[in-house]
Amino acid sequence: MKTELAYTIKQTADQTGVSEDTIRYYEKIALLPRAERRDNGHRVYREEDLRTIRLLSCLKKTGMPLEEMRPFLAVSVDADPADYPELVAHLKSHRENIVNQIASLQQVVDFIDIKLAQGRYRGECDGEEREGTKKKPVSPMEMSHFSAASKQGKS
Amino acid sequence: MKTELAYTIKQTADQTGVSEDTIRYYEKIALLPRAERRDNGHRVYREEDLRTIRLLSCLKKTGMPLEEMRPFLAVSVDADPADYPELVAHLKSHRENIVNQIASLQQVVDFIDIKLAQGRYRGECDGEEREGTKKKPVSPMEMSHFSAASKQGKS
DNA sequence: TTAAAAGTTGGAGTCGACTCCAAGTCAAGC
DNA sequence: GCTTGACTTGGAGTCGACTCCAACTTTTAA
Repeated sequence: MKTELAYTIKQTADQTGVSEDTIRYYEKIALLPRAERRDNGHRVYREEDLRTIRLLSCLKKTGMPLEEMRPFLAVSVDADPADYPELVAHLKSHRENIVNQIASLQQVVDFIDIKLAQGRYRGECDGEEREGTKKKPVSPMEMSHFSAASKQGKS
Repeated sequence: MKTELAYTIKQTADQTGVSEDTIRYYEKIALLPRAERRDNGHRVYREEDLRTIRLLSCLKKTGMPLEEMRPFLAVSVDADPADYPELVAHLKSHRENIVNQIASLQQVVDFIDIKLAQGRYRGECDGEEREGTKKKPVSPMEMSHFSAASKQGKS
């Protein structure tokens, strides 16, 4: 069964939003496995690969350094993560980081909202309580309400 | 009233978690205004400045490039943002970006959760539904910038 | 047959954001 | 008086993540 649909690097770039150069670069630093080649040496990509590249792109949007993405790839090949306890630890710690990052972001959104609502107030976002500053708590739970914040965005 | 308590650059670095070098660098590129000096030329910082630096640090945590932080500083000196309509537009657009970024992050969290919950499934974060996948919704609007091959920011 | 299009490679260049360094000043303590 | 420590400056170096380039092959289209 060779009928799985295949993509050129250009198509892959178009479909994932990651440039050809960047895809080759990821392969060069072994963030992506060496792509399958045609007889002429051209790279061939499958759906599976596109998904992996989209995952990288997604992680990148979160500001994650490339080196930190490797564990995600390890888990994204079809292995049961439960087989790799230290990988699980890694992922859990990343999850922590990301939740913190969401908190930072949420505070920036709050900052902007406050600024937009009325001038004058000067709130920040380091989570550390200073004097009377009674900033909105932003509990990790409620954090998910972010979706509600932009009821009908569409830039 | 000159009694406002003042900090050295070292104290400021300690209190904000931003290194001395970085603070000087921010001043050099005029991301921070030139700090007040003592007679001996040493920089002096006040609470106000620490707050500004913490704001930068917070924005940095969100992965924002330094250049994009300038509008935030413009608004963070005690001016009413309503006086600067284009600044308001800027902030609103940043708010959009951040909300999108939160969506990306949320999807990574979902990805991790799914992976941790059960191995085997290969979910990603591009909003495309695959067979029985009943992952947490993450409304389509916010992830529009995934599929859309959006090239944010650069050249 | 020739030319254009799409790919390959290794390597060089760029850019943002630091980070480090050398040379110098100044204030305090031994 | 001399050393130590905290600071100043301008500039050089580093690092991650691309991005671009030149030289080359192969396929397609005129």
